[in-house]
Amino acid sequence: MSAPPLYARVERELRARIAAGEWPPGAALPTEPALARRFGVSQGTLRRALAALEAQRLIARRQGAGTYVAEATSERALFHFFRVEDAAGRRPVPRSIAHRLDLRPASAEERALLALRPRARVVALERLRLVEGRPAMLESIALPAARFRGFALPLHVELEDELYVHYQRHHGVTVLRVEERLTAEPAPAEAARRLGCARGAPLLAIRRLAHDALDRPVELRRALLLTRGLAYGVELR
Amino acid sequence: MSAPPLYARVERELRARIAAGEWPPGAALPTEPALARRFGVSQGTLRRALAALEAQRLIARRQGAGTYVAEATSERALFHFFRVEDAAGRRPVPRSIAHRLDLRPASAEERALLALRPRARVVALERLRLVEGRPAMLESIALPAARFRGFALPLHVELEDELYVHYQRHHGVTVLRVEERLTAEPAPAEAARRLGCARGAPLLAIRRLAHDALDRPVELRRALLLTRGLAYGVELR
DNA sequence: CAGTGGTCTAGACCACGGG
DNA sequence: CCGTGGTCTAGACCACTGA
Repeated sequence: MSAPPLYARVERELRARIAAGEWPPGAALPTEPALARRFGVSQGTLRRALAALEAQRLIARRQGAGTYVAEATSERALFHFFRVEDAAGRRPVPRSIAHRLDLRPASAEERALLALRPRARVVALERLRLVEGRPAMLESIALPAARFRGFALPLHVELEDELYVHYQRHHGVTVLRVEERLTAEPAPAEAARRLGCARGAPLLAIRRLAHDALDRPVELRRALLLTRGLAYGVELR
Repeated sequence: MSAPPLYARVERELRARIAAGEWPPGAALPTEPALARRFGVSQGTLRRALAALEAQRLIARRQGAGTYVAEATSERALFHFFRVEDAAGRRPVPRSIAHRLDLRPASAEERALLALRPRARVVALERLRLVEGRPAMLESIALPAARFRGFALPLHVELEDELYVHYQRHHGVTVLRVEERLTAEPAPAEAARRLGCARGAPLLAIRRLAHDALDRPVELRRALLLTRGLAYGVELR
């Protein structure tokens, strides 16, 4: 048994304080010398902790300006978390229209994946995403009602902000990491109708579990993607 | 215009030397003080370069032992580059059987993606992968003949090593990064026969471009995955 | 036990941002 | 211009490996 190194403890402490809201998204952290003094470590050790948090995209550092708690932006939500590419490898910007919003008891699967109590409820949202003007993706989203009290979105109109921006601004939930499982499935009748493809046509099914800054599951998303002229892009290293 | 920082130049130089074979896979690099002297930088700066190479998995560092050029291993090939999971999220170890090996002119697409000359040739390999004993994935692999001279593999028997281990051991090609594009496609007759599914059944189509230590494309792979009880797992952050 | 990489410190100087 | 983060150095001490 040996204690974790100093820089790891500083990193953990900073992450916890940011998650607790000591510095809200967009706010500047104290300067390096100030933080180093506060934690009783050298500036070099503090920098190592900050570098790790920056790599996890919890903070953003700007030379000459300061260190800021990362704000969810549409660019980030789309660039990191929306992996759809067109045939040339470009990343089109999707449009989204929600058509259903519910509050209902969580299913057994939702309870398991979102770590919910037996009789917990979820906010259930369904939306259609259009890529290059054409219906391309049908999404069912489940959110723990407890963390998303009073969740509201306009239906049947184009949504302005990315959902993850909305989560952060209105519910204090910052998505930092998502896990996805992809399969190929035949289009159910309802999805075929909404996506404008044949019933039974092959669709890319994406099941996503999103996690917050403390790595707790905060969103379960089930999506069906029509890969007509589109693909899901991955990079592994 | 300003020069890149020292640590970046040291990193580039080290990467080039490793790629050139100055230290072959598995060999130990000189110690930190020795390398620092050789490059005329402080040990701290050298460490930063080494840390970057380690993050890219080009080298592996072991406290008390030394710094080693990374060797391709089946574990790494499977863990990083084979993203298939079963229903419980476990990562089964696949078995592979090649059934076709050819040397033929590169197609236009292969020339474009692999950056080949007009009349270049490719080694073409087809194999079937079994997961948990059942046929699950059909792969067509194209390799630039110029970098894979004398490529040979036994056909119709289970393959011992992962391909990427074979590439490194026999052809000096180290795969560090792959890009993939995923779509859902109906099973062609031939694939359906080999995978034991209905013709037209939805398959997960994976198009992979693999890159070496200098980020040059070295392999084009087209795979069809039958996601029956299986899924392709991704993590984004 | 000698030698390796891992941690941590203290401090100098530079490049950049914003008043 | 001042204060910020970015780079770079020199050196101490620790933890681990392997002969």
